[in-house]
Amino acid sequence: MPTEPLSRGRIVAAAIDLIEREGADAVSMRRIAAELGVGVMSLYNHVPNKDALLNGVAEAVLSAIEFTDDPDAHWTDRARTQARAFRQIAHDYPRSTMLVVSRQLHSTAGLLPVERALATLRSAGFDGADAVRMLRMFVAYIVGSLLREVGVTPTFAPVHNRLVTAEGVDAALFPEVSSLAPLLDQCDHEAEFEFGLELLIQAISVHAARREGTR
Amino acid sequence: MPTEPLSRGRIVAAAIDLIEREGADAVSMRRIAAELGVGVMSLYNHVPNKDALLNGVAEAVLSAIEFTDDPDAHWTDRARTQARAFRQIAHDYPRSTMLVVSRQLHSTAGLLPVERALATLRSAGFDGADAVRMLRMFVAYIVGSLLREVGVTPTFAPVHNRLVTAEGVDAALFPEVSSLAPLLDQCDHEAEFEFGLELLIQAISVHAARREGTR
DNA sequence: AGACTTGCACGTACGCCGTACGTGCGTCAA
DNA sequence: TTGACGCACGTACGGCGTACGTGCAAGTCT
Repeated sequence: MPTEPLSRGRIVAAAIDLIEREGADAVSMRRIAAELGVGVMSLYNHVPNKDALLNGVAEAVLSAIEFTDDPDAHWTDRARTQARAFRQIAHDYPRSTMLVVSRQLHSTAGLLPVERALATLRSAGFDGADAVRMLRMFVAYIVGSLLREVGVTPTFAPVHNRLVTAEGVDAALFPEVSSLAPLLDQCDHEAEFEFGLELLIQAISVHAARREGTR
Repeated sequence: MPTEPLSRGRIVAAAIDLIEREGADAVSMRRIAAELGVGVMSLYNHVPNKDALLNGVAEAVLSAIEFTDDPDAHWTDRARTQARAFRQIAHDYPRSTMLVVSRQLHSTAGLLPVERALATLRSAGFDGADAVRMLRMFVAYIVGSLLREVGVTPTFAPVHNRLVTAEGVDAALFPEVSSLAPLLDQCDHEAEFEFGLELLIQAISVHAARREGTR
């Protein structure tokens, strides 16, 4: 059996697989090579170094997301669709999400979502400067939300291991936290995301309307 | 000269110093020990392992932030003050910021800002569930903003190394990106942060007002 | 005072890591 | 046929986190 020849694509795919199965910490050149049944140094014939490989992973994940966009829809719906497409990353590649958001990709894969978002915001009537501002705000919110969802950033579970409410200490120092503990340690990520998304869209709608009015 | 005895505090301080001087990648137990002029294994008499040490760094940075809070001020001002205090981290400890936001701290240092934020939101009239929602939205926005500011997440500089606008390729594929390039690769972090912050506060103000009205 | 415990600095060693470098084999061009 | 080239691979180096053992100083108990 002529085992399929090694290639950048196969290496990246193996890396993604490994990350999703065992987490980003499990990724090492040796481990990936073993996964593919090849020698470690063979990888370097297709990838210059580990960092470039991880960029490849980020690009591949980003490219796998379907950024459908209907230019005729109302801009609010386009914004919702694009934001949700991005959030899809957290669902489909949860353990790779951190990698995707923390590497700036100057490639086509990285620029395409930016292009789409800017086009949408321009269609909403924002001038260039405002479109960029809005984009940055959305991105900040989305990135922050994804990191919470994949567990990088806290959901705010105030140590649900006993004694937090049992001991009086905590309740005295942190009355709000301890009384809201049940709400804090459960989190419907989709609902939270949608809630903030709607709030943002509504907020910039009125921003747009006021701008329109004073013109 | 009786060199000051080793302690958890001195180790954490040395780690923070090292991170801010040379970046998070430069941090190793060996490096920190060298910085302190002690043997590597001596560190383990005061810190169980590297992970715990990094948690200590996150806690220390968080504790260094002054979360002043005037309970009598209008809740919108309190929210602004608290958000800005958090952003201060990106100014004072830029290279440690990622560490702070990516580790959930169940200690006093970690819970205090949460407690303050919840108290503020409750004072704005939100019930528990809404306060938690609002908190999560703010945190997502703030975390996303800080990561952009410290360069973890992209500002969206579309490769200002030549050819992006010189070659026709890019301009054809990404008309918005290339035409807005000058705006995309400069970013006044403070202005951007304040812009989004005001938008959020305004948005949840109307949210609160509507809730009040329908009661 | 002497014996004993305890705390802490430190050296050595093991198994990981990324990757520089050299070697050998298969294929294709001249 | 011969040469060059692409690519898989082994070896080796320096750095990492940390388990483990050793030795010394200070404190405690009899």
